Amino acid sequence: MDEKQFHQISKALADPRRFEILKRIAAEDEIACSDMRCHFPISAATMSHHLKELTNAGLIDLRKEAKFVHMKLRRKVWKEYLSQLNKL
Amino acid sequence: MDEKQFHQISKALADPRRFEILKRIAAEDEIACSDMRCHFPISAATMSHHLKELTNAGLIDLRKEAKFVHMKLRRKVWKEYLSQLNKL
DNA sequence: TCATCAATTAGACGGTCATCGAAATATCAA
DNA sequence: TTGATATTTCGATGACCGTCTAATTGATGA
Repeated sequence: MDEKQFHQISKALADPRRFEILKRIAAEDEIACSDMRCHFPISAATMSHHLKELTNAGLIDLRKEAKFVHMKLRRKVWKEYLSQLNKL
Repeated sequence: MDEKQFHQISKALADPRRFEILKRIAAEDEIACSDMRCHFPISAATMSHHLKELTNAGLIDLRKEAKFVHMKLRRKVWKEYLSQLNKL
């Protein structure tokens, strides 16, 4: 993992709401965007923004199926991030 | 570790420079504030600000000795933070 | 006591970011 | 095709944050 991605992930985790979103994605094997919105009191635009940040950070994969977008944690990347932190 | 501290730490790590500072503190057993300033091209005020953030997050301890301030990583807190992240 | 050095605080500035509503895009169903 | 639903994009707004200089506090040594 290069330094850029490391900092992108750190920044992605820094917002409490976004971290909660990531937690929920991690908890399910795969979850749909519209499902998420039931659980957080934010607009669709804001949710879309957060998912984009998580995607840019490389933390999740998006898969479009019909009208819906499904999200999945990239566990390999997450593990790499943790092992970077462990080096401290 | 309560949620507030967890988010304070996440935010503290989100700034690249501040994370570098933390890394350096972690690398030494104990380091002085004025030593740090040799290694980062920032003003004393900015360094002081970052150290305050790290302290507020509970990540480091400050010990004042004469004119100098010495810093130390609170390894127990760091470990707790990592174990929180591991739960994801 | 006074000058010097370490560190903090105060205040300001510019940039970044979470958030929203509105508009646009895409897909499906009738 | 038309309407409905899911999602993204755009543009704006208000808050937060990293950084600085200048002023302040606190401690040292001449």
